[in-house]
Amino acid sequence: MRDKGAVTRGKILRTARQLFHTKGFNAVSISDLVDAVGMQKGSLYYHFSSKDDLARAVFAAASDEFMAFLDQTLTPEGSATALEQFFSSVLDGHIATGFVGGCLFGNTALEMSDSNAEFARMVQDVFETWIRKLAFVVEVAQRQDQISKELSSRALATQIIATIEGGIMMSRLKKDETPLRQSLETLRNLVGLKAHNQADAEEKNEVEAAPG
Amino acid sequence: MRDKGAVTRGKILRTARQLFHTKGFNAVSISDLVDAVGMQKGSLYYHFSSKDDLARAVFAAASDEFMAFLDQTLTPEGSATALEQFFSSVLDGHIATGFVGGCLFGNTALEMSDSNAEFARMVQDVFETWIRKLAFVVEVAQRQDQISKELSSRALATQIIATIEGGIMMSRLKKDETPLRQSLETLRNLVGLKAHNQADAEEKNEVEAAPG
DNA sequence: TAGTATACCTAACGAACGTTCGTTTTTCCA
DNA sequence: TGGAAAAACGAACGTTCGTTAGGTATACTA
Repeated sequence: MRDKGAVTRGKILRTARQLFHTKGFNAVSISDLVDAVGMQKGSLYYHFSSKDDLARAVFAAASDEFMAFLDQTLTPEGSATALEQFFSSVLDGHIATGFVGGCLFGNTALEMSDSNAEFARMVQDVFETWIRKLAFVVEVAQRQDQISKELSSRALATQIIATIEGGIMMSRLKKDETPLRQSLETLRNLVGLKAHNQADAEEKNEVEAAPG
Repeated sequence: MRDKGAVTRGKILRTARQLFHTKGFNAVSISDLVDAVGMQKGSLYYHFSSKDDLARAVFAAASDEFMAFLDQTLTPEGSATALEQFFSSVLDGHIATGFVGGCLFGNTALEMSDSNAEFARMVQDVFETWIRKLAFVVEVAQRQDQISKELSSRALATQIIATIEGGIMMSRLKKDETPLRQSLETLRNLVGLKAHNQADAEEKNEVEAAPG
C-alpha cells in the first residue's frame, strides 16, 4: 500500500475528533483512542508527538472544515435566504447526530477557557471569524431591508451565535431538537426574517449539514 | 470547637465548588482539592464517600442557591422590571467574577450530557425549572402588554436562557463582558422591553449577583 | 477526668495516565 | 531481490489517579 502513514494518520484524526467531540479532550485517554482506532499505544507517537499535538491537528481540521462551511453558506447574494439556509443547516446537522457531541467549538470553549490559554485562543479565533462572517451577511440583509435595522450587524451576529450555542446546549442535554429549533425560530421572528416553509427551505437546499 | 466536622465539610464544599466551577469535574483531582483546602487526602473520605458523592453535594448546593436566586428575582409583580433585574443580576454576577468559571450548569451540561446520565439528569432538572420560572414571569408580562405577545412564553423563556448561556460562553472565552451584555441588550430590544438606563437599574437594585 | 466518638493524618494500594524505547514487521526503491 | 526507510508493535517507564486502612490526635460526654 502506498501512503500507509497518511491513511493511518487520517484514521487517527477522524477517530480522535469523534471522541474529543463527544467526551471532551481531557476525558479521552490515549488508551481509549488507540482501542477505537485499532492500534497499539506506541504507534500513535509515530504520527503525533503528544496528545496536545494531536488535539491541535484535530482542532485545525475541524476549524478548516467549519470555515469552509461558513464560506459556502454565508454568501452575500440573497443574504436573507443565506441566513435561513445557515440556520437550517445548523439545525439539520445536529439533528443528524442526535445531538450527541453538540458543538465542538462551544465544548472546547467551556473546557479550555480558564485552563488552557493556547486552545482558548484557537477557539476565540473561530468565534471571531464566525461573528465577522455572519455580521457581513447580516449587514447586506439590512441594506436590502430584509432584516431589522435597529441593531448593529455585529450585535445581531453575536446574538445569532449565542442563540445557536445556547440552543445546542439545551437540545444536547435533553436529546431533543425542540430547544434549538424553537430558539432559531424565535430568533427569526425577532429579527424580522419570515420563516420559510419546509418546501421552500428544502427545495433549494443542497448544502450539507453543518460540521463542528 | 463544636461542629468541627460541619465546618470542615463546608470548607470542602466551597473549595470543591470553586474548583469544579472553573476547571470542570474531571479536571479537578482529589489532590488538587485537598491541597486547596489544606488537608490530607485521607481526611476527605471521612466527609464524603467518593468524588462522585462530593460532586453530588456540590451540585445540590449550587442548585439550591440558584433556585433561591430565581425565586427572589423572578417575581410576578412588576414582571417586566423583574426580567430587567434578572438580566442585570446575571450580567453583574459574571462581571464580578471576571467571567472566570462561567455558568456551572452550562459547564456541567456540556461536560456530562453524553457521558454521565446521572449528572445530565440533574442539570436537566435545573434547566427545566429555570425555563418554567422564566416562562411564568414572561407570561405575566405578556398579559400586561409589557412584552411582545407574538411568541409562546416557553419559547421566549428558552430563548432567554439560550442567549444567556451562549453569551456567557463567548464572554468567558474572551474575558470581555461585551458579548453577554450585547446579547442581553439585543434580546431586550427584540422582545420589546425598553432598556432601563443605568440610574434606574441600580437605584432599586439590592439583589445580589447571580450565583451559578 | 476517663472514656468514647469524632476528626484527621500517614502510608499505601492497584489501576490508569501520557510517554518512551528497542524491536519487529511492512513497504518501497535501487 | 536486497537493503534502507517507514510504520507498527509490545513492554515498560515514572507519575498521578481515586480510594482504603490503620493509627493518632482532638473534642464532647458521663
